[in-house]
Amino acid sequence: MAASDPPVPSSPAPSLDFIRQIVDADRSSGAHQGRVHTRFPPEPNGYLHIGHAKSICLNFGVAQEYGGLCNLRYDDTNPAKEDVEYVDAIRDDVRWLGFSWDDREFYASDYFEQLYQYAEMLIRDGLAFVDDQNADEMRTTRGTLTEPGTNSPYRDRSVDENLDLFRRMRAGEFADGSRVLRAKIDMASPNINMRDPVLYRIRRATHHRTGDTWCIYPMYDYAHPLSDALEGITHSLCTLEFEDHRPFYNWCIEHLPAPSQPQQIEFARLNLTYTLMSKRKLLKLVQDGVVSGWNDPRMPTLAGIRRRGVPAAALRDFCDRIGVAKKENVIDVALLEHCVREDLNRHARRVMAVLDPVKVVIENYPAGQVETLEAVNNPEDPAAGVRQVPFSREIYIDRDDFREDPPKKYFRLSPGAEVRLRWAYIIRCTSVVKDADGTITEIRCTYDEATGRSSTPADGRKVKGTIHWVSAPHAIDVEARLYDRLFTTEDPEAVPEGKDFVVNLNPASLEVVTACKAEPSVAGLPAGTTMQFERTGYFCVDPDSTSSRLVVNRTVGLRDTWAKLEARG
RNA sequence: UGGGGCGUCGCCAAGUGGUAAGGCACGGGCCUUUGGAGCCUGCAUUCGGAGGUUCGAAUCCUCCCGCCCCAACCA
Repeated sequence: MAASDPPVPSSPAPSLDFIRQIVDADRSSGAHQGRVHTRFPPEPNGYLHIGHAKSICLNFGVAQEYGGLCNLRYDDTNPAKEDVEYVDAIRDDVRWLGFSWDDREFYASDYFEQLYQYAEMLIRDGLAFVDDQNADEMRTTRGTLTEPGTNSPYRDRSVDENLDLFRRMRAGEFADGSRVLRAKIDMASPNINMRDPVLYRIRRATHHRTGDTWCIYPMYDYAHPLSDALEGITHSLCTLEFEDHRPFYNWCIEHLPAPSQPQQIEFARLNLTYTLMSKRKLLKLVQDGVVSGWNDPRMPTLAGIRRRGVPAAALRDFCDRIGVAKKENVIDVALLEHCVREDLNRHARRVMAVLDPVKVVIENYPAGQVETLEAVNNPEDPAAGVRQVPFSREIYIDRDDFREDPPKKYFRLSPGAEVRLRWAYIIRCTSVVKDADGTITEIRCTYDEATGRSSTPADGRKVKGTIHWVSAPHAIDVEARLYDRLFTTEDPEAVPEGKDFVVNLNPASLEVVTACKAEPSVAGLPAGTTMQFERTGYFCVDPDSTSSRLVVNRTVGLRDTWAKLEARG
């Protein structure tokens, strides 16, 4: 562009979500020395799901956009529920989503010794005490939402006694659950989280990283702010339910010589229609065998979504589009499907495959003749090139593409009607062969030799429909797993009184079709390959595939205007 | 009923005193060798409600209503 050209009207600055506005303001005011450093802090007690993807994209995204860093930190303060299986899966999932934390893979358990030393400081400052009350007693003395709690009878122990007791807790002198270390704040606080919250509990459990080194473990509320401070986190992003915990988060930072002052900011977690997001309930689905595992393609886990064939880029796009705010939200799963289709439309190679085959014999095509026809791999991407597909006298088409008694506006094959074979000839149906039950076993057609791939017929006649097909002698057998939503209700958790959420399970969430036929080019495709079965949907090669059997998962169907029209009547 | 939050189109979501962006969904049309894709087009006289301040309010003030979260030695 020449210098004299008028300036291109600049598009309005993209609006920032409230978190980026805060980060923006902090940078220009010089808060946190102008640094941006976030963290993604999963607890390794289950697999990551799409809700975590929102948090991952937010934390890593904000860091990236402002030239900062984002750590991966495992919040592993509860050995009873955590496991290395989960830490490995989480690492794989975050990496798959497309983010890198370089060498900054941390664990709250890395800080156990430091956290312990901090606790002793609190005791010395008269800000923490060892409580001998059991869990029941603590509950009753905590008060209620409207009534203040009462001080523990052990609250006024001397510093020396507290220090001695706490050290003996660490040394393993006391039984699990017999004592805890508590912060000394205010039992009358209207915020229940400030009523002398527990800092440490005694729990003899082997930790996946520290083994049996410890028998006392810090609570999340104590470990989290300090882990953040130790890592120099500037913006600690978490979900809304921790809003009430923020005063205690700040209390920890203020009362200890923390090396930095992170700020906690809360946003609304993701909810999706027809989708369960509770880790506990997802675990139940796995344990009860309702699904084949954490990576079942119907699961909202990142492992499941990946196996389903959803590209990471589509998921990132989805997270961008849903926004970040403080309002509770339920995103329509149709938006996710839209993002998936949009990505796959541009990137997935097209292939012809017949899910429910019925044989078509082309009567005037020479027996034994085989032609090789050229097909475009992706009309959206010329660089994807072309491939050759074999054509012969006997082909398969989808049963759904033939109607003996076609409804109005049905553009596919029917007796006497013409239809185009994708990348091949126009055929006309001459007759139908049925078995004793009346099921169609074969469709007889003739083809018009002059209508090869060179587009429209010379006489200019219009053929409305185009259907996909596979040459019978060249077809490859494929098992297709057709997935549908796992639940029949928008909110799977909404359940009639006394019932379990399993009543909302969709009995037809998986349909396995074993007799599919695909064009030869799909032979030997590696697991994870995504493709579009023309006119049908997007599919992905499943790792269950073997050299003799290709297994594909339906990621999502194509938009189907005809189905919608027909359903409308 | 104590405390903390949130209420803008069916679902998300911009908007931060100057006269309601955008996306998804949905509807209409064009185009099409995928009934795919693409293109065009319609879709909030009004921002939970009522008062008030102001020349002017989704934005400021008051009151009211609704929804969510908190009483684990979970995170």
